[in-house]
Amino acid sequence: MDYSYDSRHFNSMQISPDQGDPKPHTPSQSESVPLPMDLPDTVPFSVHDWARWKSQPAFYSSPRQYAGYGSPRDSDAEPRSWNQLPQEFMGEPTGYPDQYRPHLAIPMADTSEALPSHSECQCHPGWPVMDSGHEFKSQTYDFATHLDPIQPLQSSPPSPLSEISSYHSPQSLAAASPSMTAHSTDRLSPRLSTAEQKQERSGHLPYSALIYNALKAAPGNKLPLQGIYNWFQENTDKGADPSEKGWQNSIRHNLSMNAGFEAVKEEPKPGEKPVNLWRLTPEAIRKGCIESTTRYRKLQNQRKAQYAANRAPQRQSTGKGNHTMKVVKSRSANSPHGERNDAFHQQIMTEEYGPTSLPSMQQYMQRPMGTVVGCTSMVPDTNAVFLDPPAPTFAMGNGLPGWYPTESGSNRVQDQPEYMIHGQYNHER
DNA sequence: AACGTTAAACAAT
DNA sequence: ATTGTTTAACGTT
Repeated sequence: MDYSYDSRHFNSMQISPDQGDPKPHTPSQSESVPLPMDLPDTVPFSVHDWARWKSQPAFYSSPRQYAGYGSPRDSDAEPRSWNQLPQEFMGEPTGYPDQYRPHLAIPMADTSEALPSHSECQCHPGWPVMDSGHEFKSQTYDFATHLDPIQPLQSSPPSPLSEISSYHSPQSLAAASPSMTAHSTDRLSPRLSTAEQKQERSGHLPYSALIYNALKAAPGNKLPLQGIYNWFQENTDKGADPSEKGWQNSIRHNLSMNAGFEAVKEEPKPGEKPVNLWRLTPEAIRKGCIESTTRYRKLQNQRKAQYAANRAPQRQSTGKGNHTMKVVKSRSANSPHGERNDAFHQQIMTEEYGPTSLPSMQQYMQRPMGTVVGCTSMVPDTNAVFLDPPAPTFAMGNGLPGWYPTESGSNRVQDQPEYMIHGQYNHER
């Protein structure tokens, strides 16, 4: 069984007679942007990749080289949540640059990234890993600036919104790169329903890995929250029930809690409403992996031993709601973020972030996990900050196994949990 | 014990 | 209402 998001998979999805895609794709002119012909056969990130990534480091590249998947069925007539984005985010329908035209930008951007360069993944020394095509210079980084030039649209598409919604679809890939269909060998059974395929492809990956996939495939490795939602709806079995909002909550939770993701504000035009995007940090891109979202508990446990005592509660119940009793459990002593009161971090806040209109604590807590690496200010036009932890106080990890590489790289564990290998993780209850 | 998920409180917009 | 942050709790491994 193979869960790969595979270009061949998408190609065969397109050509399979039982695919049941109700809206056959009609390649638009804009999709005829030439693609490099040497796309690896298997590029994206999958459950199986995770397993192999752990078990066969010698000849498997880290899951950073995923290009070639996005919305498997979004087509021209089916704009989804992208069209909820403000126009300034989507860009002028006929103008450019528009870094959010994924079908134009992604294949080239990520393909170039997929070219081997024989570097090593920091998470897994010795393992071949593809260098990021992105450069992070002078403490600033803007993935979009490293994308290949975006060509203006040659003619009006059926709908400008469809340009967005056809987000890097496999159809567009196939249309743009016919050679990719030459040796189509679907690694997913075509007998599976679309929902089943989604489930197989992503159902066993944790949220953080799925978000990583979504962002990794996105132009500039960034998406608005709605775009992430949309990706989940298109590529996972989550969100099948539109009335169910828990998965969205989980996504937001993961975005907030995982240091591999960071929020960035973009202001397309002066004076207009800024757009919040979620982006992979350079660290995450460079390593091609995402650390455990719940690793803050490590810090929590560490600090339990260090700081036994009395800190003021950071949040108390206001008395609203039905579960006011849930709160008060003296968690201040166990707070994973006690270090924010340290002088060192006070310094960071004042010197690096500086005064802003946003609450400084909220800004700082954007990366609450101690190690501030690859953070960028929420304030536009402000240089990003890259700090290394100066003291073991901020070291991540506790030496215990985990399937995510650790940020420091010193605690990496090559074991693959059974539930990741066999997809047995079951959180139903 | 660590992890991923889910629910929820809460704040900001 | 949406977005983002944080904590708590639960089930699984």
